[in-house]
Amino acid sequence: MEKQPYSLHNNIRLIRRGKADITQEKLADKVGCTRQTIAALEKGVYNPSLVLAMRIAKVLQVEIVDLFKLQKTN
Amino acid sequence: MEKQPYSLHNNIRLIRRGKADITQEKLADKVGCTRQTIAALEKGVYNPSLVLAMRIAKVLQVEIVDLFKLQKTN
DNA sequence: ACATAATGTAAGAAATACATTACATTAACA
DNA sequence: TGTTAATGTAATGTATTTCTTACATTATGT
Repeated sequence: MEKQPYSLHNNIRLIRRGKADITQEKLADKVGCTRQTIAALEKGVYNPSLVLAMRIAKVLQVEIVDLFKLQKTN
Repeated sequence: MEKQPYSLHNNIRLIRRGKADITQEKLADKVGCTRQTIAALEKGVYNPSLVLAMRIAKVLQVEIVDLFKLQKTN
């Protein structure tokens, strides 16, 4: 995988605080990862594994497509 | 992320050979990864990054949800 | 103002994705 | 049958994800 030409946007925070209304920690628990991982993802620090992304989508009850958007950067 | 309780199934090969009708190498080229990575994914060797999964789905013109399925193993 | 919950963030270790190189096996086809 | 294309697969290295631990900052509520 190339490093540059694709950036990933997500609205985890939006949905977590909106319809889900849970804390980072609670989300992390339900998903089975750490709070720091959730925080980093919300911040867009990295490109999660597919399984992690799917589990987050499931917990938040949204489609993965609605949670993450891929965009070309050039 | 835990190692055990979720396994990932995919039908990359099915779709690649079916409606897409391209080789592993061609798919890899279009996606921007190596042939070995495609081969490993088809074999289910690992859990791809979300971006890689999305790009494969895009090239194969399917929804990511139709390409990969998550299943609990216990 | 104080206590506690929620979040930000960073350093280092551990795990694992992905690339590279290389060679072997199988499929397709002249 | 021989040649090439397609695929299998392994070893090793690099990059990146994720966890762990830890502490700081900000929000919330009394």
